[in-house]
Amino acid sequence: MFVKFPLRTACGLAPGADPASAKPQAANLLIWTTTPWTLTSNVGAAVNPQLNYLKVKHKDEVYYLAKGAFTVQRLEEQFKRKEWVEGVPKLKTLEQFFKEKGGYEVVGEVKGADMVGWSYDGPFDELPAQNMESGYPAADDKSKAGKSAQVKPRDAHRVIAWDAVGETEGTGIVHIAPGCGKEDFELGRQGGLPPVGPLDDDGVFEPAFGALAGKSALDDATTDWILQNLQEKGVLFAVEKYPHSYPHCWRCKTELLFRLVDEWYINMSWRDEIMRTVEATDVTFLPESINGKARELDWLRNMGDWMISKKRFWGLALPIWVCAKDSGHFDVIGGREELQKRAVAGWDKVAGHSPHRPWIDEIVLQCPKCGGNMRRIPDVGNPWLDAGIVPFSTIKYNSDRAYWQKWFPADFITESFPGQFRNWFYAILAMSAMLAERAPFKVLLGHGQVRDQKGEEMHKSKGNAIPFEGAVNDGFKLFHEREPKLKLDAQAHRDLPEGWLPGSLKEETILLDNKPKLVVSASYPPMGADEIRWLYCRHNPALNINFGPEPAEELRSKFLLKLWNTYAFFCNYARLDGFDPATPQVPVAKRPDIDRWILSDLQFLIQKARKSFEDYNVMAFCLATEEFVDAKLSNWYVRINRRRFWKSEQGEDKLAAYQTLYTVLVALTKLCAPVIPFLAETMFRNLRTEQDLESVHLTKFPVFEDTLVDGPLSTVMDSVLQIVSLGRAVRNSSKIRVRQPLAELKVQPGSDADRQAVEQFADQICEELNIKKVTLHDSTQGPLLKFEVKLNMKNAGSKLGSRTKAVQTALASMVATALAEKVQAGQAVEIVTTDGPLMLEPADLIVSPVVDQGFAGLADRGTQLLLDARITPELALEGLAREVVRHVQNCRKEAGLQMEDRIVLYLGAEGKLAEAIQAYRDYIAAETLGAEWSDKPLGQGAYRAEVKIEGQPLVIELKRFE
RNA sequence: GGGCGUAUAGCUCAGUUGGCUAGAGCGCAGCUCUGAUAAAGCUGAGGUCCUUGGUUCGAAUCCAAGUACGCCCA
Repeated sequence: MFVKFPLRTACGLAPGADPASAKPQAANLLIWTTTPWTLTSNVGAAVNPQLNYLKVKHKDEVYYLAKGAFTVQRLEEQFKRKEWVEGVPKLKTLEQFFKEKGGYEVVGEVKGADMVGWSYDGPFDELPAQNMESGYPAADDKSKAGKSAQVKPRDAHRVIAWDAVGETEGTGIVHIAPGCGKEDFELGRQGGLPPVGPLDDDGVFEPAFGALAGKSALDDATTDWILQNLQEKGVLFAVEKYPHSYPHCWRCKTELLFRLVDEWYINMSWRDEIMRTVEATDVTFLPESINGKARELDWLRNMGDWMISKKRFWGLALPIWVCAKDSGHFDVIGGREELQKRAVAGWDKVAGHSPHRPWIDEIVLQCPKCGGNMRRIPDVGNPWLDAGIVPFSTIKYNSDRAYWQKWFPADFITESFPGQFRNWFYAILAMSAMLAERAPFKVLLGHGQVRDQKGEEMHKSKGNAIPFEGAVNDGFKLFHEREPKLKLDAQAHRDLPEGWLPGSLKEETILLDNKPKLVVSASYPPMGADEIRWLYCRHNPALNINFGPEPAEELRSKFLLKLWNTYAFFCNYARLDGFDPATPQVPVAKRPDIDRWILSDLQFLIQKARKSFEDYNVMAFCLATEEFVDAKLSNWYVRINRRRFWKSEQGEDKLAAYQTLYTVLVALTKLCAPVIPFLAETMFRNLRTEQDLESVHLTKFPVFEDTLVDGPLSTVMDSVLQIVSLGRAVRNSSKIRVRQPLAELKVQPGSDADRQAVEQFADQICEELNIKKVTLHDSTQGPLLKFEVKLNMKNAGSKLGSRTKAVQTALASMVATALAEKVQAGQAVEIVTTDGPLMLEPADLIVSPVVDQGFAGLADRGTQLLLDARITPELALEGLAREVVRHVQNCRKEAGLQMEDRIVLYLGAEGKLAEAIQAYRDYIAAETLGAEWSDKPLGQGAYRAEVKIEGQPLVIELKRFE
């Protein structure tokens, strides 16, 4: 709405004219507002001193408004972009209003700066509130004395300067109500405008507002009344619908109203003392990367006094009693006993209750200064008061100082950091600086926040929030707004995390903010406390964490299940073999290299774990442990050693394997216990001997044992892993399945460790790659592989264009080996073509080994591999035998046999297959636990299957050997 | 406007005191294994380590400026 503020003198109408003789009511400021109720409390009008203002003559009056505002198309962009409220017409220009009302004439122009100081008649000057000294509510409170201008609001009405006033919104003259807005209040303070606060606790006009008293500011009828009233007074210029944003309660969504209220503060002029406690050398803020100490110091340096009151009912009742006779008399009560002693009435109302509202408000004290009755202020305390006193309230500061001394300061505290540098961290530091003159902690770890798995904030109404109880125990439900055009399934896969329970996916209508909403929803199983702990711990605390079913599933498969499966593998065989952890240890020196290797790497993990935990860097521990369990223990040690556990004969080698794996597993339960206490405990209790402590949480954390470390062995094993990986790549390129044994792999080592690896771990390499032997290439006889170099058309094609042919010709004539070496070293090479020289980057070229028919080659850095992939008749037979074994194993499983069951086996085949079975009879029997061969079908009661191996039929019959 | 950060593969992120041709998971492509089996594994493609300048024998890493984003303050 647009409202006229009539100027009290004819300022500016005729410069130099005698104000007294000028015709009153002839000139107006034109102001604009979206909140009519605030006009009751208008005290000033702000202009931008830099802007030019027009004097627009309309009918018999003159209107002042900003030049730019006169013709500007307001909110044009938003209208074009369709960011608009339905039913609101396009906005008119101010000029249009004047035209429609009967035309206008621009009669002059004045600088904003020259308008400052003009006084005007406010729209509600008749209200009692506008006529009270120092504004409203009345300044009877001495604590307020001197803070507000000592004039009546209606006498203070004038134009003030404000740089923030613009001319794209409104009229370029802003109505200022210091009791109705934050900026207004500040401007009022600076400009000597007393505030008028019109609303009570319920948003209803106070008694001093005449006919408005008792009306709610949020009621449309109130707005109508105001419009009507202004119309009658002749100051309403125009009304329009105007789309704008307005603050709402984040929780209940109702509109918010600005109110001017008194609050209680703690004087913080002693901030330096708090800063000193933060700067102390034994106070650490983690993680280092967010520089919490600097952030906290920045806050302390710039903070104002501490506002501790809150206009609520529930909460810490502030122990401040104020005298009814003189509000300058107040007391802060130090404790329950003092309160009881001072109470002259109402103590009996508190008896049997906590010291909270409403009971404590009954207590009346006597003012020691004037004898008047003192009552508690209605405010409750800021919650950070409670939270800040924790280092004292929870450890008996008041009742047992020696006990408190023992526990204070805390070694470690942690809390999410966004916001906390000025909340909890600040509150505990302030309290503790005052009471103990030091920080209440030695280490503070601030961490990011939990987001959903896409990184978006969790909101119940958005459907992506996961409640703690749901994640840990009960399971939970997620939903997303339904898009009916999409198929249910397609939308779910797009909008909901994978992993929902079968059958739980559905379309349903739920109530959100009491409105029905169509959503797609699904239920998820719980993750469990340990999994959540590990997820959080493995994450960089400086960053927000993306949390949800998919990251949880990922962790399960990459770590938790691997750890559990390794443990289960051990338990299965240890039980069958009757392994006793108390059996005397095979000396480590007498154990195979692979055992000494895993024990050595375990020491490195223990070292890392101790360092990480000491540094509060739990993430480093978790990542190192995942790497150890996955890459070293599960995927290499167990994998490569399975046969040692399977084999039937007992002996030192088997015992060594059990003891080694047992040692590693027990150590792991202890290492992981702080992060996954339940899983670790379950494993430990099953692994422990009678002599061991009952719980993993009672045991000592593992100690790094220097004597078990073998650094060179670890280096060599890294090479073994690398060679096996390359070997798999070279087998892959030969397109021959791993089950088919091959004759030989030649290795040209790229380092001493490579050479050592081949010599020391040939068996493991052969076993992993299913080859008969692995040999070292003698490099004195020249390189193992020859190479060819071709253009990488994907990269070089567009670059070279028409020169491509010439370059190809030039390449063909160059010495491939020399070229390959350079490219493999990552250097650019010069190519001389018939058109002249040019440089090619390594990415422009493809280097590939040239090998004879039946061979496969591969080069990586300095290491070269050549695989003899020719399948001899003997190898072919062995390959067939392995196929047979695989099918028999499948049958065992299908037949429901136990792992340790021995079988009677019949195999029916012809030709090559029969030959292979004959040749590898013992091998097949050993692999499949065959106790007895049968020459003819077993008949009834046996498990039977017919399969084909390389096109040849095979009949398998087997039954349990009794 | 000020303080503190962050920027690495399509996505989410590791990367130690500066050190070989920068890694993982997911996703994608192609496979393998079947005595950990309601599992597991491999190979491949995919990178201007935000930009520019500097220090250095050597920079994702240290310094400076800039750009973008985040939190906080005014």
